Amino acid sequence: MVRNRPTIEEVARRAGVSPATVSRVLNGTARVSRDKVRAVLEAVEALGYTPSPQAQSLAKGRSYAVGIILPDFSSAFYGPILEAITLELESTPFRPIAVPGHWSLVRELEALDFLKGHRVEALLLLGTSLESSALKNLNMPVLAFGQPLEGPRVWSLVLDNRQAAYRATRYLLDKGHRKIAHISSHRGGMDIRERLLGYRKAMREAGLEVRVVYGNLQEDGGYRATQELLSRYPDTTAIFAANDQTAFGARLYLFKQGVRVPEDISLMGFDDIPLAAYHIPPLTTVRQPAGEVGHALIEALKNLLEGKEPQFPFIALDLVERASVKEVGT
Amino acid sequence: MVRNRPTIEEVARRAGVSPATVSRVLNGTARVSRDKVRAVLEAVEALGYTPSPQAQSLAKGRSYAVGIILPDFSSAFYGPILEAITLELESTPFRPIAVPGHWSLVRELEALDFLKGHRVEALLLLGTSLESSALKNLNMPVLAFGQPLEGPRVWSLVLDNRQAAYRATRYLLDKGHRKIAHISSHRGGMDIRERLLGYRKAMREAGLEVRVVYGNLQEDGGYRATQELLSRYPDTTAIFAANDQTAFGARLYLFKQGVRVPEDISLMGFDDIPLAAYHIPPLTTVRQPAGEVGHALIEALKNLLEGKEPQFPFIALDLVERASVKEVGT
DNA sequence: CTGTTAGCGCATTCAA
DNA sequence: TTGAATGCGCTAACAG
Repeated sequence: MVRNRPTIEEVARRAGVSPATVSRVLNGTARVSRDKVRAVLEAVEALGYTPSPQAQSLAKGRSYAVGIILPDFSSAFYGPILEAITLELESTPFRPIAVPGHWSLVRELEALDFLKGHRVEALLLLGTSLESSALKNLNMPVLAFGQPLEGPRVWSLVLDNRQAAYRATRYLLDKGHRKIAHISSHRGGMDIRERLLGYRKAMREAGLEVRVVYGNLQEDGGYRATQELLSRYPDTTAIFAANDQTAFGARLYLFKQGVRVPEDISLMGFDDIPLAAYHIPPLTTVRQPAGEVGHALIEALKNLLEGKEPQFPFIALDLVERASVKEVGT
Repeated sequence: MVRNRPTIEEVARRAGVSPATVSRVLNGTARVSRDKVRAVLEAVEALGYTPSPQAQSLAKGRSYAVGIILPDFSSAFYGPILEAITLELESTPFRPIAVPGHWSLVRELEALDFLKGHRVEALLLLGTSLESSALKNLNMPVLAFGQPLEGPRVWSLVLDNRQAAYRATRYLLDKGHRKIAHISSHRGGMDIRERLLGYRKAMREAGLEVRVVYGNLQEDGGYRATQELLSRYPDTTAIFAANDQTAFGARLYLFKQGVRVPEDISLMGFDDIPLAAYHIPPLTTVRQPAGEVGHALIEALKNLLEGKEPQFPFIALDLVERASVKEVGT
C-alpha cells in the first residue's frame, strides 16, 4: 500500500551510482559529474521516483511543515485566510497542515497535540481560543491571529477591533441613528468581545441606550437573536452585527417580517466576507482583509524561520459603505 | 527546531525498560506487565512524549494519511464537504491531507505528486478535472466525486446532475415560464456540463428557445453573464444558474437594475450552499447534500482500506423550494 | 512478558 | 567527485 513506490536505492541501482549520489543531485547538495547527473535524472524519470518527505524529515531533523489551527474549513471568513496562506506558502519550502478546532477548546488542544506530533516547525493560530499556558513548553514559534497571546516565542497579529467597532457605531450615529443594537456572541474569541466594547463605548459617549443580544456567529444565531432583539426593542432603527454571517441571519428575519433594509432598519456587519458584496442589499460592513492577513502572517513566518524577529505591518479595518445603511432624520 | 522533542528512547530510559516495550504499551501491540505499563505511562506523561508519525509511518510502512484534492479552501461548496470528511475521519486512524488545485490542471497534477510523495494510502478527488490517464500507475485507490473516472482501483460518486437540472427546468416550466435562460460555465467539470444538458433537454422537449450564457461559477461571473443575458434576451422571465454563487451574482445585477426577484424575474441556483437559505429572497435551488456526500465518501474509503469493495449509496438531488421563483400566467 | 536486532527511506558524515 | 557507513525515531521479528 505504501511499500511499492521506488526508493532512492532503486534509483541508484538503475543509474549505476550510490544512493548518496542520487541524494546529492536531487538536493544539489554537492557537485556531481555531468554523466552521473544525467543517469540519475533518467532513472528518476523512468521510475517515477518521488522522495519520501517522511524519510527526509527524519533524516534532516526537520519537517518543513507549519501547523495551522482554524475553527472550521467551511468558515466563510477563515476559509479565505487559509487559502491565502496556502498560496503564499507555495513559494517557500514549507507546507501547511491545517486542522480544524471546531470552536472547541478540547478539539483545539487535540489539534495542537496532533501538530506537535507531526513536528511542525511553527504554529499558526487562526481564531482559536487557546490560552497562553497551552503554549508553555512548545519549543516552536507561534503566530496567532485574532487573539493576543503571551509567550517567549509567541507573536500575535491583532487588529484593532474595538476601534473599528467604535467607528462603525459612530458611522451609524452620524447617519442619524439613535436606537442602535448590537448582536454579539459568547462564542468566539477576544475579537468579538472587543467589537462589543467598541460599540458600547460609542453608545455611552453618545449617551444612548446599549442594546445587546447574543447569537452564535452563524446565520441561524443571527436570525434568532434578531427575533429576540425586536421583541425586546421594537423601535430599533439600526443593527450592528458582530460578523457578516450574523448580519445575514438578521437580514433574513427582517425579510420574513416584511421589514425593509435599509428603509426601515439599517444593517451593518463585520468581516466583509466575499458574499457580503453580493448580499441584497449589498452589506455595509467592516473589512478584514483576508489576503493581507495571510500575507502578513506568512511574511512574519518567513522571518521567524530565518531566525529574524517577525514584523507585523499595520493592517487597517476599514468601513466598506454599501447599501444596507440609510440616513435617517434625527 | 525539531530535534528537541523527547524520543521513545528517552522514555524507555526513564521508565527503565526497552524502547520496544514503550512501543508495545503505547500501541497495545502485546501484553506488558502492570508495573512496566505504569512506569512507561508515567515517563510519557513526565516527558510530554508524543510519538513521531513520520517515524511510525516509515517503520510501519504505511502513512495512515488520505490525500484530498479540492478546488479551493474558500469554496462555499467544497469547504463544507471537506469539513464533513474531516469530521468523519476523526473516528478512524486516518488523517486527511488536503491540497487545493485552484481550478488548474497543472496545480492538480502538482497536488497529486505532493500526495504521492507523502505516501497517502488513498486519494479523494473533489471536483477536480484530472483525467483517468493521470491516475494510471498510482498504486492506490481513488475515490472521485463529481466526475466519472476510469481505472482498476478508481471509483466515482457521481450524482445525476443532468436529471436534476432537467427537473429544475421542468419546475420552472410548470410554473408557467417560457423564456428561461441558463448560466453555465466553461470552467468546472462534467457536472456543470451535465446541468447544461439537462436544461437543454427540458427546453427542447418543450419546444422552447435555448438561451445560454457563460460565467465562471463565481459571483462576479454570474453578474457579468446576467448583464450579457439581459442585453441579448431582454424578455427572459427565469434564470437557472449552474450554481448558487452564479445565482448570487445574477441576483446582484438584477438588484442594481431594479429588477425584482421573483416578481419580475425568477431565479434558481444549484448546490444549496449554506448561504442560499439566507439569501434575499431565499434561493430556490437544487440541494447537493454535503454531509451525505462526505459520509458516503468516507464509508467507501473505510471499506476500501479494509480490502472490501466500496459501495456508494444513492444520493438524490432534490429541489429545495424557497422564495426566488414565482408562478407566472402563461 | 521483554530485550535485542534489524530495517523503513533518506541525508550526511567520513574516507578515499 | 564519490561510495560506505551511520543514524533520524520507531515498529516488528526473533529470541529468550
